[in-house]
Amino acid sequence: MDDDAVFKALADPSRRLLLDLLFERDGRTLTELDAELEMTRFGVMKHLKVLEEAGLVVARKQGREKLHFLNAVPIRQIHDRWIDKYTEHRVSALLDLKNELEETA
Amino acid sequence: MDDDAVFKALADPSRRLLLDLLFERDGRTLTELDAELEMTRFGVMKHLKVLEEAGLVVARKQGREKLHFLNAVPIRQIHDRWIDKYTEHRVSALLDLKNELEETA
DNA sequence: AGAATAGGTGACCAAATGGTCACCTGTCAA
DNA sequence: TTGACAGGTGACCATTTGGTCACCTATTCT
Repeated sequence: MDDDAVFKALADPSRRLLLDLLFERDGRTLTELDAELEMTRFGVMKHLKVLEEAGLVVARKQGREKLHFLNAVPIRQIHDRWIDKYTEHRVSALLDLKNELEETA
Repeated sequence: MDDDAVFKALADPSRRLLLDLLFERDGRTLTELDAELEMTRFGVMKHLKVLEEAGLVVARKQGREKLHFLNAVPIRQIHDRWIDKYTEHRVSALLDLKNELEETA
């Protein structure tokens, strides 16, 4: 939905690290994630909150633990709606090459 | 080179707008770009500086004017090195579908 | 030469950001 | 049932960020 929130969420290296960790293995708990960052639990909580609000992380509570899951959909969205536009030149470069070859042949 | 600078540069909507403007038409001057944003010249200068430092904009000085050009390479880099990893699931989803259809047939 | 034009610098400011801590609640296990 | 454990809240703080302004330099036009 909100592209800006996603871009802002991705702008911090700690948050990208959290996404990488969740990509590697989903459903981790806060303290589990905390163990991987050089930061107190509170800092990690704040980052996870930002990620949740951007829709990049979805969390489910189980007993006294909170399990965190990666949701890649918003990344795909900014990819399709924004980034792709800047990267598709490569494709047209290939098409140009194809056309050129066909004309030569 | 520096992924973090690129992500940070992309995190601001004014800067993304600047990139969109340059995507539309390259080689614009500062005052030309300034005219499109609701901000003073100085604000735009700062944003352009951030974009330059991230390598997303390259500028050439011509007389008393400064011409700004878009460089999409860093966007492609974060795409290939980071974003693609989260979006390629779609490809495997398509492959799964393909396999499923082949098995059914 | 003199005025207008395009851009640059450094100081400054308010608001957002990244992080810690004291303290509190709910849940599990001995 | 009592202690340990997982998580949450609000206050607080330093730094960064997004933006303006006064003033300055270099180039162009008449």
